[in-house]
Amino acid sequence: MNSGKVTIHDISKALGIDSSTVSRALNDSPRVSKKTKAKILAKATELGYQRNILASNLRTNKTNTIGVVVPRISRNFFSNVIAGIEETAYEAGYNVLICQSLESLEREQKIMATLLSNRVDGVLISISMQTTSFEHLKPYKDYGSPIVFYDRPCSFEDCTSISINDFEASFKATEHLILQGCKNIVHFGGPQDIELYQNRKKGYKAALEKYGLKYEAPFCLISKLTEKEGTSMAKKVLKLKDVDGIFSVNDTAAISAIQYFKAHGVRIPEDIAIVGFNNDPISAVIEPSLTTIDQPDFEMGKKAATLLMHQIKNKKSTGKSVVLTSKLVVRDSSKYKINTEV
Amino acid sequence: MNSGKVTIHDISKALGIDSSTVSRALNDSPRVSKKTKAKILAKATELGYQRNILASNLRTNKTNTIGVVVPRISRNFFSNVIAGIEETAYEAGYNVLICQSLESLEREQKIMATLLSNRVDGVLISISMQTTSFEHLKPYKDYGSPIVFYDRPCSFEDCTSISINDFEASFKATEHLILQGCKNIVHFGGPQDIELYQNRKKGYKAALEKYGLKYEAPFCLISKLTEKEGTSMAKKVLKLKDVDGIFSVNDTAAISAIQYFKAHGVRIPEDIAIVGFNNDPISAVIEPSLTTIDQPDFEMGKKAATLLMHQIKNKKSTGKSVVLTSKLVVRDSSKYKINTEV
DNA sequence: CTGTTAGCGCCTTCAC
DNA sequence: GTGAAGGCGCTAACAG
Repeated sequence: MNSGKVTIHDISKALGIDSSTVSRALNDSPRVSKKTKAKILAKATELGYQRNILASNLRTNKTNTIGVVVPRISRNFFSNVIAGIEETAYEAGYNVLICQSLESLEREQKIMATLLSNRVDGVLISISMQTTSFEHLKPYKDYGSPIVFYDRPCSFEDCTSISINDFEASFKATEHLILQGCKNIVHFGGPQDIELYQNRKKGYKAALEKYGLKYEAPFCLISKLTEKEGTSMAKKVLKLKDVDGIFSVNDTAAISAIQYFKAHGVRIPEDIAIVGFNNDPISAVIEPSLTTIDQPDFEMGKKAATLLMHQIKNKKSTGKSVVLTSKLVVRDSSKYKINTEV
Repeated sequence: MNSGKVTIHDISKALGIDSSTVSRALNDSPRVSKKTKAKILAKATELGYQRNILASNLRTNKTNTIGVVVPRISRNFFSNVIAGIEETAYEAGYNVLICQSLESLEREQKIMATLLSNRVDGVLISISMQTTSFEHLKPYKDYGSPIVFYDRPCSFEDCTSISINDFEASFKATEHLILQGCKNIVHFGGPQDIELYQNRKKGYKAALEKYGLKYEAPFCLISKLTEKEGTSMAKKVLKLKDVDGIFSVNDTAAISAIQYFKAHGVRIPEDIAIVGFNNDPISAVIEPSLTTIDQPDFEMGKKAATLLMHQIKNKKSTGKSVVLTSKLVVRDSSKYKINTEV
């Protein structure tokens, strides 16, 4: 079987019909009679014809492929984003070319050159932490193809960004605790030179304010949110007066705090209610009752891919930014099941 | 700037050198003098030339792209495998086209057709759990391109498989416990209709045998390894006599058992030493001292990509299977750090 | 070393 | 509706 090596010319010869008609039929053009179309399609499957997309791409200058630049594929958040991208792209008949920048600008530059060379129809990118200038995106953009930023927004030309509203998520998390009756809520915050963590702290403060609770500096514990620091923050919490709620912007710290609390007879959530930001599936295993902020990773992937493909079709970017909302998830531990499959 | 739209003909005209020479120079052919090569390269960068890989691909019938079929990208194990593939491919100048089968045969079939159409130079595949026949791989193979199976081995034509030696890993895990001085070792096993879990149980038995310990059925607890079952297995363990070690083929079950033990005053690892199979990063958070079997996911990706690219170059498959070895990781809790970055 | 020539497989005007 | 002809951009014989 010459599968894969059959061309439209083979079909053309076998049927005595010109190759241009075969091409039209294969593309389901309305300018071919149903009869010949049927004949051609039949012959094509008979011969095991597979369109050579390379040739088609060259001719049409389209690849039906989108490029995805991701800092690190194995980070849970990003692998979920990619899953969303892949699903959406797949449904629309697009291929996905995935590249990891590993947070390196140099790699990102090379990747953009590759993506341009490969003439991918559009690019979804989460810029590396090293990236401050966008020179390397220019050639691709100038070529006329759209770029959409996801998770890490950028104002570059008229490109669309899609990100998560951290302020709002934190606000809701804190509000949730307040509505549960908490009056003295501690905040486990991250490094304040990172915008993300700033926003999360702001959301915490805003919620307190809305409900007439006073923000007190000693209740705001800033750290790098490691496991160790989670424990030491838990210790501090026990020294503070009447703490009945904690909003942690990171699960890891929340987890070790929970473990410390449990070891010291503090009941969760009866004595202290906790809300954590869900970065990975860890929290649910440790404390199924833990309320978390689930980031819309998969949804972000879907949305980003949809936007990009839209721009590819319409050949223009809106420049508008899209902001997604995180969900507050109150888990029902009786229903919760862990996926044990390997 | 017409970046991306400059062709070798533009360079050719600007310099009065034939386009074929330009092509040769750009490909660093030794058959072009250094002088002209330099001239051409200079002009190329001046004009912002970017090779049109589509045209090149069509001409050479090579795409420098490998296809990766993966059941689900967001599963920790697979995302690490992909990271390994990506790294190796990237270094060798290959692109990676990633497709998820989502454990569906139908999707897998479509994917293989797409990969053939796209003329990817080779395919790395972990077949879906629905896949029992391999008809859909035939056209691609017949076209002359190599397929390498990873993680889920297959005997299909002369294709290479690369997988993990579960028997050996389990043997080592159990042996580790024995060498620590454990005499009564319980096994938390998975469903015995799955080969993987069979092999893990066999490894456990073989290690006991080697060291003259008797295998006793009540010490072999088989379940689906959910969190709940981990707890109930822990209960059973406490009813058994003198248990001083547990080999769990899954972290999740081990974790909930550990939590149960801790809540009941059993010290880990002093009273009961535990070894778990590391499916995800959960275990390290909960019990940093937990010894685990780390599956060589990243390494598997690297190896698989290397093998495939080798076969692409040499245009033939060895048909040999490659078996990787898992590592026994004894963690030093004092050194262990959690990645807290979001 | 460099130029000539001829496609890779497909799509798309332009005629008829 | 269908056929004829040309070319997307690059590369690879074959000459010289």
